[in-house]
Amino acid sequence: MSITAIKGMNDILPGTVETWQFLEQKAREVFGTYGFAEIRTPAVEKTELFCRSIGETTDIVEKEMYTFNDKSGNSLTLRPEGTAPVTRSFIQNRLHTLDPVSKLYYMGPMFRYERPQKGRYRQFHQIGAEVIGVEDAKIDAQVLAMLHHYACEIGIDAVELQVNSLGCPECRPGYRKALIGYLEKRLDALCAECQRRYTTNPLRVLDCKATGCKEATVDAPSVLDHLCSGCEIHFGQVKKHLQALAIPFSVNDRMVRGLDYYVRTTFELVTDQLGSQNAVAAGGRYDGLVESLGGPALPGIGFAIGLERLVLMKGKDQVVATRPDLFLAALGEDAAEQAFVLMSKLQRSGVRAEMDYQGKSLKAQMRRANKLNARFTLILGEEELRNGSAELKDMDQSSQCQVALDGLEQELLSRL
RNA sequence: GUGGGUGUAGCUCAGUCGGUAGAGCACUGGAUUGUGGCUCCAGUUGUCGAGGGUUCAAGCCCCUUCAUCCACCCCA
Repeated sequence: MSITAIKGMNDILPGTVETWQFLEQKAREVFGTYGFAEIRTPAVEKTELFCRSIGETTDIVEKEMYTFNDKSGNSLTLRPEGTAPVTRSFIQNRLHTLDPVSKLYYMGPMFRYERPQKGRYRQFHQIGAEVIGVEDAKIDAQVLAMLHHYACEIGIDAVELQVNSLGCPECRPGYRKALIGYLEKRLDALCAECQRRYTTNPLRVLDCKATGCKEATVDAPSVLDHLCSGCEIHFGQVKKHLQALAIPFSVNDRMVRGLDYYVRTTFELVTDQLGSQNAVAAGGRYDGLVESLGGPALPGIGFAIGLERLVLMKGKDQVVATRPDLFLAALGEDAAEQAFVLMSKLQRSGVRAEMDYQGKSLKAQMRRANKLNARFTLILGEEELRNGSAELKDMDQSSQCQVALDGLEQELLSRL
C-alpha cells in the first residue's frame, strides 16, 4: 500500500456520492422553503471559540479536538461542530442588524479525534440549521417541523423524534441537586463508570445503558418536574404546537446533551438501525450562547444532522447515477473521427454522450454501451457514412433503424 | 484511551494434518470478420497486510507491528 487516507477520514466515491448529492439537494430545497439561507464558515477557528461555547469540561473539548499551533503560534482547531462557528460569524458580521430573525443553514465537514466505528468518523459531515432571535415556542416547533419534513422528503422513516427540556440556569441547579440526592443513596448499584459520572456529570447517569443503572434510576427525579415556571410554560407550548402541526414525537425526560450551551428544548431524531449510534440528528435551544460569545442577548435554536448516518440508513447505491443518452460506436478510424466530432457537438447541446477511445471491436463497444446502461447506441459504419446516415439502436427495446446524421439531434431529443 | 473480530486476485471469499495458490463475480478475447444483455469456450490478475522466529518445508504455528471493522467511552 502506498499513501492512504487518514484513519477515520473517508473518500466518497462515484456510486455513493449520488446519495450525498441527493441528501444535500433535498436539504437546500426543504430548508429554502422555510426561509433559511446558507452560510459558509471556515473549517478552522481559534481554539478559544470552542472552549468557551461547547464547555471546557466536555469530552469534545477535553480530548476530541484537532488542535494545533499555526506558524505564528496561534492555537487553532478544526471545527468539531457547527453551531459555535455560525454564532461567531453571526456576531462578527452583525447579522442581527440586517434582520431581527436570522435563519441559517450550513453543510460541511466536522472533525473529532475519536475511535472510528459504524456511523462515527474523525471527519464527518453535518447539515445544520440555526435560528437566532426568536424566543417564542412556535420557532421550536417550526424547526422540528422542518427536520421532520426533511426526514420525510428523503425517505427516512425508521426514526423517532424525541424531545425534552433541560431547564435553564435558573432551574437546572435545583434539579441537579435533587438528582444527586437521589443517586447518593444508590451509589452501590451503579456501574463503575456511573460512580465516576456521579461527581463529574450526574445527568449522564440517566443515559447509561447498563441494566443495573437503568434499574437504579427508574424512579429518579425527572427534570420535567423541576422546571421553573418559564421553562415549564415554554415546554408546554412546544408540545402544543407540535401537536397542532401533527408532528409525531415522544417526550424523553432522560435525554441529555454533550454540549454545555443547551437550555430548555432539546431533541433527537433516533433510530435503531445504526448499531450503537442511535442519533441521526440532534439539537436544541441555546439562549445564552450568543451573548456569552460577546454578541447581543439573543436566543437561539438549531440542530445538526449526521450525513454519514443518513447515507448508512439510505443504503448504498439507492440513488442511481443518471444513464448516458447515447453511446457512439464507430467502425474504423474515419468513422471514429466523425463520431468524436459528432459526440462533442451533441454534448454541447446537453446530450449525455459517450464513446470508445481504444479502437475496440464493435462487439466490445456494444458491450461497453450496455455496461454504461446507455439509452441509445449510434452505430457509425463506413457504408452508412458515405450517404450521411447511421444506425440508431434503442438499447431497451433492442430495435434499430437508420437515421440521417443531419437530423440526429432532433431525432434523439424527440425520443428521449 | 480500553476490549474483541478480520486481513489470501480488482470485488466477495475458500484454503483440510504445516507439503508447489483456489473458486465465483469482474475484466479481456473468441464462438458471431458490422451489433449489447443470456449461454458456451479460452485467457489475465497474487509482496497470502508488513517484519521477525520455529521448521527440511509456513497462507496455516509463535512473537511483533500496521490496517480495518465492531463494541466500550462519547457523540451527528
